[in-house]
Amino acid sequence: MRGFAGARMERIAASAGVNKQLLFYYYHSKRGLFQTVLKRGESELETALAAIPMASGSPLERLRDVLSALFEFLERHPQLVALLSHAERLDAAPFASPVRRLVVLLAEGQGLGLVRDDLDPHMAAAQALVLMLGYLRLEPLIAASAPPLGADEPALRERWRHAAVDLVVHGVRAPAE
Amino acid sequence: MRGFAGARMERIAASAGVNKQLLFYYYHSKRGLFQTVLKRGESELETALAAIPMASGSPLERLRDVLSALFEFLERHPQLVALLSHAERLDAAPFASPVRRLVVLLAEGQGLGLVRDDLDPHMAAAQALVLMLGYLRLEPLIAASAPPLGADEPALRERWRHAAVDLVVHGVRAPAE
DNA sequence: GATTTCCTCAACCAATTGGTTGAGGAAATG
DNA sequence: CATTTCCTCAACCAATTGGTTGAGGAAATC
Repeated sequence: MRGFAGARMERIAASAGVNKQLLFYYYHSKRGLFQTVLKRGESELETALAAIPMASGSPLERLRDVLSALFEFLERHPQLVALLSHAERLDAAPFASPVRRLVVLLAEGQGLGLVRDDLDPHMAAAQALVLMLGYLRLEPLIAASAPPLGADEPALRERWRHAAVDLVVHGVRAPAE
Repeated sequence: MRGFAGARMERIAASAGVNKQLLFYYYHSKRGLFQTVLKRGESELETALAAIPMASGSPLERLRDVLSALFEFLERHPQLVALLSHAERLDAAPFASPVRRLVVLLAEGQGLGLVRDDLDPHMAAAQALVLMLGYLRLEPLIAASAPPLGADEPALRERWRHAAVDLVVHGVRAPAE
């Protein structure tokens, strides 16, 4: 909304319980502060995502688990997602590892004939991520589009997660013959 | 990136081939200019989306067509999407009509047994939209996550559209018995 | 040809804001 | 107790920028 130029050093300082000069003392400039914060946010996100536990079971079951864990993590760190996506820094770096895991799972599923052969694992993995990320970025739109549940936000998130995981799993699954 | 506060009236004027004073003459203030532009963008998007042609065929075929048309439209108007989503104005208004159409198609498909019964049409419709919108917002991430195709952007979009439509159609389809 | 409409040029103003400077307090640390 | 480290307070500055004013040119309209 307000962007970098709209951010006020004094407001940041006040909100941090310190004074403006301290920010300049530590970060030298507004840009310096933001670069530091973004860098920290990126690595925070990256390590947390790398820590999503390895699931067990068939590739499709593990796909379920990874997707659920991914969504739950993003859900628990909305500021991080907002910060990084607002900064247009949502490049490969922070999400590379979970996407790679999804790609591997999908390819493995293809090898076992569980996943459609005409599917590009890279595309599907990126789309799964978009589905998870999309909720946080477009919540108002979603709430307005969905039934009266609009107000009950936590339940809506649950439903979104569930439906998104289902959509992906059904969407990649090889059709029964 | 730079946000409202980062926008410069003189830069806007220069880029429009006029001078600063003219902007103030017509829009009275910076806020006024932005409100006008946003309002115009919203209605532009809305009417264009409402004009997506009614397809024919089975609900799933029509779903394909509507999704493709939706993505192609969004693709052709990236500035609009960027503007509205940057302004956090992506609420119900502009996207209500296409989402509603998707909901109707999905419900119809459920009635015919073509679409999974355990699926909430509202959720699935919103998720389909997110999948289409997501590309434009997350292109760098996607390009970086996908195979060497990263550089060849138009082809990547084609592939994304195709894969996304496939994912949705397969994802909502009732499993063959 | 007169007038209205639309637009430009140039100069200007007040407020905001990133960033600085320097003196000094408080709490560790030695 | 002395000193270093960390932080605050207060005042200040230069640059930017939204917004204004007023005189005037050019083209349409009458």
